[in-house]
Amino acid sequence: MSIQARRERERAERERAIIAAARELAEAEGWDAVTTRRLAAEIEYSQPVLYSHFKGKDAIMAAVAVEGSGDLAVELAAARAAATDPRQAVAGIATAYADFAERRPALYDAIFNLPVALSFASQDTPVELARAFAELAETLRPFAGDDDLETFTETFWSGLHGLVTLMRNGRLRREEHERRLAILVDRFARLG
Amino acid sequence: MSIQARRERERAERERAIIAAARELAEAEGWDAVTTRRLAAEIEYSQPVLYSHFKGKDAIMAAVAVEGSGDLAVELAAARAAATDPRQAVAGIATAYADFAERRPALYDAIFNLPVALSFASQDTPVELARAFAELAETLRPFAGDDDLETFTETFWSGLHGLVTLMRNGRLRREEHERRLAILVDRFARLG
DNA sequence: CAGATTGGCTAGCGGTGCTAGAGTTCTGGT
DNA sequence: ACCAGAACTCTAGCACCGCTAGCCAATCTG
Repeated sequence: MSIQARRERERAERERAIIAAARELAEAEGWDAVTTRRLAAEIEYSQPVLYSHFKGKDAIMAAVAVEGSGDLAVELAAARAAATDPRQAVAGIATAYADFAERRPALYDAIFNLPVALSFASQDTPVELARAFAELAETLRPFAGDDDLETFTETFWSGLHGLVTLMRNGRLRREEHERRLAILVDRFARLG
Repeated sequence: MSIQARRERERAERERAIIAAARELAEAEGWDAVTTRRLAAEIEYSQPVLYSHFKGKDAIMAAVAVEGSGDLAVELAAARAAATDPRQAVAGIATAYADFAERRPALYDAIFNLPVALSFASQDTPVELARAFAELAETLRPFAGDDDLETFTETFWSGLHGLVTLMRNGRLRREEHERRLAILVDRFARLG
């Protein structure tokens, strides 16, 4: 039994190594630099080993995305906890969200942009993602008014997502970033 | 002279054919299906010919994006013209925008999502894009309040962009789409 | 008509994600 | 203790990608 246990342990260890390598490579050089060959070299195994852990490159990226959304959830929670009043909480969480996207573009891409099979708003949504979304929802609760909280949160979140993605692709004037964030917050964090 | 004129005409013709082929292929099967080999076969020339017209595949996609943004501008203008009052104009243009993204996902991607060297908000922005943005800005003008109109428009536009991209990537519940649009419009098209 | 220029072609380079099949190591029953 | 079979990892290669060097034929120039 013990031998089998060790095997499984080593296997799990290797799987973690793959995800870590993919994440580090992506954060350092972008997803284009994450090829199965480089990944295999990084973990010091041959390419086909990757496919014994993941169905394909997409699955590896999805695993990184799940891990990354945990980080996002933590940062959003911290921002919410640090806030003193409801309106400022919205401003704070919006800033935290934008900062995360700016600071870890590759991770953000994996979570939200890449056409990766990450299911959202369904039963099998990773708990990390659900937590991140819940942080947003709780922060917005005082301002949802008559609107359904989940739908309201989705809309605000879309605003944030649009801001960070369009800016990163050079579609928005960078110097106006804070002002745009302020406008978005102002429009969503008001009563009535 | 006339011979040279014919040559240039034929060359321009071929360039148009390349763009048209790329667009059709992308709309029919997605950008992944648009390879230089298929494109060359479509126009019945060899691959290197593409590179005598465009610097690379990105440049072809950028050309398609410019063309597509002309279409978008037209549709947005029509929606604005059809509106009866300012608030309804915002709702109408938002719907038109979302419809465009839904109906022509590949075109929308080329314009806004793909990391293509399309410059925005700068001197050399294609006029088509500037027109599309101007339609949005004019529609929003009555509601900008104290905010700078351009910045305000960018923020609203980001909201739209976030809604359509997140939904298309399966990150939002499709059945709530209209409600989210309504919330966004409601939050931006109000006075005071 | 000879030579230079143009323009399109074939062929190929170095890369991608992924996989078939061989070879090695380990496991468990006799 | 042995050996058949299972489990695992590797090498090698497939089909494709964007892109380009270098050849060859047609055209233009003097």
